[in-house]
Amino acid sequence: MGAEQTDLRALPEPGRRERKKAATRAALAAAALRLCSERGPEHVTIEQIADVADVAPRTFFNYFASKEEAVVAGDGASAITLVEAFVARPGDEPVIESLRHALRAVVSEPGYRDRVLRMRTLRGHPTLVAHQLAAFMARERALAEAIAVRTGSDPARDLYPALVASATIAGMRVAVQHWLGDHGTDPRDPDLEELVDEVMALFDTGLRAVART
Amino acid sequence: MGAEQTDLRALPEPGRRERKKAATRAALAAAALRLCSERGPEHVTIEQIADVADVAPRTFFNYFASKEEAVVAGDGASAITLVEAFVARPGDEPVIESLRHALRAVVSEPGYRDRVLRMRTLRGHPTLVAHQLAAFMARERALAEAIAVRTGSDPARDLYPALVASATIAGMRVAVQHWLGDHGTDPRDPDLEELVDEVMALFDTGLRAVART
DNA sequence: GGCAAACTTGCAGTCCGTGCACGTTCTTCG
DNA sequence: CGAAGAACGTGCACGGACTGCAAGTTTGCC
Repeated sequence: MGAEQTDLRALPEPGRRERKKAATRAALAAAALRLCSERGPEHVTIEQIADVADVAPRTFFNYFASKEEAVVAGDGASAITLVEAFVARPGDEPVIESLRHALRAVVSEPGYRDRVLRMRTLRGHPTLVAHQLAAFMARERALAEAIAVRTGSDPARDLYPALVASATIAGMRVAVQHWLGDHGTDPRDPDLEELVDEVMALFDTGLRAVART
Repeated sequence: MGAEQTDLRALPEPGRRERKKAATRAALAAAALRLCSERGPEHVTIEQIADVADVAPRTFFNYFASKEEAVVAGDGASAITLVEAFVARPGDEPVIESLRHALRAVVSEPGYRDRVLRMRTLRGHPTLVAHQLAAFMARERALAEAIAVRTGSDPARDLYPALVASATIAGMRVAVQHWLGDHGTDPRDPDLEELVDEVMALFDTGLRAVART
């Protein structure tokens, strides 16, 4: 259950053209993330990003609609991984448990921690945070539908699938922010996987009980 | 100057200058929302918005950093209302119950439903959705801290406050989207207040149990 | 080899967003 | 009451973002 890629039917032909496109896209995303995290998004131009990726400035817009979109491209991939990891879990497993495993799969992806640490610099840039949220939101619907299929719910009258999907993604954000020390350094120094477990345990048993330290 | 927060209601003594500023800000926000919902955000220019609000185009940027920010100004105000309504609840009330009341206060605000219905047209515009999320996120931290104060938790080691804050806002989004019929029309035809209650009840008792139709 | 589709690139144009300067309006305090 | 001074509105100018169009180039497939 490694890092399956975006393409749903990538079986027959990777093809040279598709490979080059993916490489260009990755190069642009990497360049955008690196430059923006180094010198701040407002001091990075499309021309510089395209230059690092070794393409023409005009080509950038063949892949991304804006600088922000390129920076958060990695989060979009993680969101896809989340949904795929969920549907790959056994169908008789409790939903929350499947989601816990799916979240662990995401945060355990190679390069995930590096990306999050890079993004750390970019907190406080509302525009980037906004697009980051949007990258996950784009797959929230897909996750909700997968959950509805699993539980046999009717999304038209049951709030459960959409709510669990949104809550899971929100929980992931909370775990990552805690891991980054957004509210001060946790003396327990937990790892991301443990934090994900904590979050899902709280959702599982309900938010009524206040966990006292 | 984007750091300045929305304050559409002035408490003590506004003064003429403050009143005019608030009026201009409201006019710009209203114009932006109306024009964008009518003809689509991509076909609306800053100049047109400023024209409707009867100010110079340059003045627009004294109030909002971008078109999107103006459109979602109302959501920013709602986010402020949410936090204020929470802290106004009695301190011995269970957190989830206080949040339920706070959410009801938000969705019951005059003009809230009108705004949501206008926003309905703007789903599918990722940029706007992103800024909408950002508008709420901007106050998520404040809500988490208010919750931490209420429960006496230490945010450095306890995930509860941040998690409940994020989940509440996510739940509000789910309730609104369901109310708008994003997943098909609910034959129960519940009102927004009922949906908010449903969401918070699910959070309260835990997401383990699957509510069968 | 040759054709068609897809991709890259340059060009031109519109709009966004900001720093700066100047005139006007409001507030404050003597 | 009236002037100093801050705050606001506005025009100007400039760099950057983004798009449509029309090439030129590469790739996939006979």
